[in-house]
Amino acid sequence: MLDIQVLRSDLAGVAARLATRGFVLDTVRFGELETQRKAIQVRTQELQARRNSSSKLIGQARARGEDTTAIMAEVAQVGEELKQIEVQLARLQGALQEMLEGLPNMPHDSVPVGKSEADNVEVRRIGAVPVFDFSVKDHVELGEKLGGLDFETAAKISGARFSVLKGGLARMHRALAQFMLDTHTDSHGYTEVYVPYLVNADSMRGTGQLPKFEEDLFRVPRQMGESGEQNFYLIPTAEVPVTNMVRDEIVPLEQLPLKFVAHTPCFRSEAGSAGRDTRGLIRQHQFEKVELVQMVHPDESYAALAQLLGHAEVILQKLGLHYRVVRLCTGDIGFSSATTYDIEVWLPAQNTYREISSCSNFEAFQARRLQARFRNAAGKPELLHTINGSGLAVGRTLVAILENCQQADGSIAIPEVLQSYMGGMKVLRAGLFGQ
RNA sequence: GGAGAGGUGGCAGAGUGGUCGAAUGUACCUGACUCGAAAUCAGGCGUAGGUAUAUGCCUACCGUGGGUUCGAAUCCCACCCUCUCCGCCA
Repeated sequence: MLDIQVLRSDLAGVAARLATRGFVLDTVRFGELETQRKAIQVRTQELQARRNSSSKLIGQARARGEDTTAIMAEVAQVGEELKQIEVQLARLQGALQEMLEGLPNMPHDSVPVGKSEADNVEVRRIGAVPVFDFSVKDHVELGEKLGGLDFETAAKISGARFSVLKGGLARMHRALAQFMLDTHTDSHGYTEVYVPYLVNADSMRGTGQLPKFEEDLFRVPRQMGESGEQNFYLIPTAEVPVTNMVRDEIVPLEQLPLKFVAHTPCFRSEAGSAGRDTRGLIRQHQFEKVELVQMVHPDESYAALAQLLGHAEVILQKLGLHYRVVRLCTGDIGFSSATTYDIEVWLPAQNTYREISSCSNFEAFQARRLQARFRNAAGKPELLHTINGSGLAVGRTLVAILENCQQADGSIAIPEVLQSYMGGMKVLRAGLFGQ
């Protein structure tokens, strides 16, 4: 959520910056709502002040044993008007809030201006495109031939966009998550957390998934009390529960930065992506991800983002996978983000780079919704900056290993750093399951 | 699932219809004392918003949402959460 003070003081400036990301801010409507709000709020507060002082007078007069019918009649009238005007005020503030919650974050000044993915800027390439002296297979063919990847059974159990992993592949999937967690906790200073996968609407609102992106989520209805219904939502990323740990908190300055890593499943409805990436593990309703989340001092957030990006890159480097880092342009960054770097891993069968991590600085955008603050040097509460990134998406990393580490006979050379997590196994072959 | 207790400022903890935005303690800040510190003493110290610049004035906030009332932290209703005991359970 943007700071309404900034909209009030520099509406044109905000509109101009949002325009770079293709968002049209309705400045006329905002201006109208603000003018009305101002008038109604001033009137409301006047009436409230009158009611308060008159009520005090009644109390004092009663204490002296005087008659209060005249003044009570007058206050009753004030009360009548208040009742009506308060409804108006609530409606106006609701409309403003709704408008505010619908505004995306302002891109940082350094973000390249562009319309779409095509305008993203490549920052660096690490490693080299692997060369094969045989024709490469894609991960689906490799996985199925190994006997470890089964989409038909998954479709029977659940439907499209689910998968069943078996044997060595299932184990490698688990090994990857363990390896990532260990690296981030042992070498990068993150605290591992285990968090709920079902969260309430407040948490989804806090990180920006609600109210705008409800169709992307799986909602789990839940009966509360006699008649009330309150929803749970399946998390689309660990960012949601982990970032919400600091909702409504004031973190002591000396505890910053907070650095958390969580391995969780992620659930996405993929509404609107029908037909995209239907083959294989790339786009699933349920997938695993190791997520890095930091809550930092505003002065430190861009340095912290650079570090976090590096932490994610280390995983690919240790696995020996070729990748590139891309800076998303204004037209491609996510709703809540001020700056985003994507890490894209090389997939030989697709002959292209595919996103495997997305690292963003949200500045105070999430913190403002969350009321996530720290006590600054002056002792005053101040909004934190939140940053996060995948470190990495486990399923897509598995895809990358299958395709990049494949051998002519269809076996997979297991990256050295994973071997200890797989009982010393060096090669994944058909028929070796149960190991 | 059953029974009970409770949710108030950073923390602890008073407060059952009017001068309560809230006692008191503690933490924190400033000053005095001191070579310095501790102790002691004095003062200050919530958040958000409005107005617009006035060391000003005003509003809202005592788990959440409704209600009663001229007036609600306080009374009524619903819900949420925490704790204790019993039952069930991985």
